[in-house]
Amino acid sequence: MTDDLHTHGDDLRDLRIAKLTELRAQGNDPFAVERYDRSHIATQIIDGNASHWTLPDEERTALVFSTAGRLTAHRSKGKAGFADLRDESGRVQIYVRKDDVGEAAYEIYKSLDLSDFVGVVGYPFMTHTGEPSLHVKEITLLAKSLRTVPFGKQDDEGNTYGALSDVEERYRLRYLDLLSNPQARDVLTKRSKVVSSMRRFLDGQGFLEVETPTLQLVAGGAAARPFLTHHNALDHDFKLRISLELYLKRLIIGGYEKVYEIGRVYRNEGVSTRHNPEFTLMELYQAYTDLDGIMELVEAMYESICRDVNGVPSFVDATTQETIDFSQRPWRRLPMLEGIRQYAGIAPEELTTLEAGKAACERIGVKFSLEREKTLGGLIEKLHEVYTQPNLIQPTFITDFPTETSPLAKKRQDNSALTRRFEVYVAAQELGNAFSEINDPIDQRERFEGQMAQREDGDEEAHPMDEDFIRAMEYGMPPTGGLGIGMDRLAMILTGATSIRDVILFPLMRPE
RNA sequence: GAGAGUAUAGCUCAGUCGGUAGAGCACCUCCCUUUUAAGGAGGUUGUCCCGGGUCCGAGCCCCGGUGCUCUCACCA
Repeated sequence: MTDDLHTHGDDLRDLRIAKLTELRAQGNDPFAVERYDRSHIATQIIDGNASHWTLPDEERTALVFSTAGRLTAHRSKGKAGFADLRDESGRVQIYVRKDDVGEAAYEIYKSLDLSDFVGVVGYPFMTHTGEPSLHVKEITLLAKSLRTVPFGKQDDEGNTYGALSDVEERYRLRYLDLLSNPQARDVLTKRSKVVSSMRRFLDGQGFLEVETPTLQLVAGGAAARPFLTHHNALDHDFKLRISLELYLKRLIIGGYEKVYEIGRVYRNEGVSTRHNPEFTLMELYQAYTDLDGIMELVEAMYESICRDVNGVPSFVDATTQETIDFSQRPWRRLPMLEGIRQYAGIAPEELTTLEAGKAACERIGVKFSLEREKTLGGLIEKLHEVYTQPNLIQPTFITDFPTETSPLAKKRQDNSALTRRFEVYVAAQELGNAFSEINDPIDQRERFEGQMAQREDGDEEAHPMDEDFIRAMEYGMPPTGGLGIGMDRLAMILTGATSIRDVILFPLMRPE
């Protein structure tokens, strides 16, 4: 570490360390500063409608404003100079004259480096070129930076030069990305608002937010390989959760009637523009309702979130340029097999056995490999994904998923091959998965056993048996509707992000 | 996991035919008291991703590796 402080060739940093040492020698240790009270933030000072701009000169120059921020530019002109200070709200220009601040303070001003934190006291004034600024009377170094943040520069047309653009650096050094790229910051801020808006909506609907274990003995509720970990004191292996489902249902069994959790889940899978191994899931469960009730909830929730985040209940999809309107209710409902009939040209009657299904696939010349498909349900879902999904631009509920791929959803009374389940699609992306939950412990056990058979058949992601969960269900579970939404995917759609990494502050990266 | 692309100064990027590395910004010195991609004069900078190889000589060619990006696969 000490060696690292004097890395050969890092001149800029060495110079700043030397400056810091000098400041400390003079008794002006910037890191000794603990607090700086601001009367104004940047945008309040430069606000054109603010009352201070209408005051007579003598009153305005008597004002004592204080503000603080990061030095992002300086344009010094000998015995006076301009500099830009940036805080969370925006940028304010400051003007420092040797005459006004005195020799010592002017020396401090001159010694400031880009990225330093600075506090200033002064009065608001308008420059000859019409830029609202702060005329500085006192200046204080609040914290020294040893490295320059690549803020970039902007010309009159708004073109930016020198901003951090290396994609890897933007993800690894996200704090620099946030400072350097306003768009990146906007997207990530919006993501945060999507989450808080959903929370607000659900709270308003009377749902109780809960937290359930991330360390689990059986990682269930979804089809995915888990991360493994170990508890030392118990000397026992645990898995990181892959979904929220089974513990939330235990709470429904326990008497809560409307619960939800927004939490991180972990799936030991590859990384891509749509997959990060840890991501945020929202799941909710509501007693005494079914998937039709959940559909209405989803319609209202997405409209509410979109309105919160965009101001209107619609947005323009980044890839198709189509305007997607959540307020056009009810949204389209389309049974999965009907969708396949419509978009793939295979009738439901042809999808009654795996063999017949594969024959139909060969007839139409499907563009995916049939060898991997081991169950009829899997084949049906594949047809849906390849042929139907790309056409689902406006909000659409796809219903009646195959029982084989839905081990936690109630079967249809009139057709046990299909379940009371839906997925909602927006802009051709899945944005929610819901069903009338199984509450029959006998049925649930049989489904798990079916999954175990698939697991023994080599499907590592088939659902594991969960005896503890079945025991809970045997005590009695009310009819319940449940919903799961990938928050990152939702944020992607609403922000127009093309990579999931753009909506995750610190995406998983290989070690440097 | 496969293919393609990419890696050069603190940041953004050039680098021709293989001849010993450059620009803008940043930084340093000087001038400049309403500038704004401030300006003017001068100056500094590097593990050319890593390891081998070919060659008198490699940022460049060859082999191997690594990170990242994209596409595909995987992933309800």
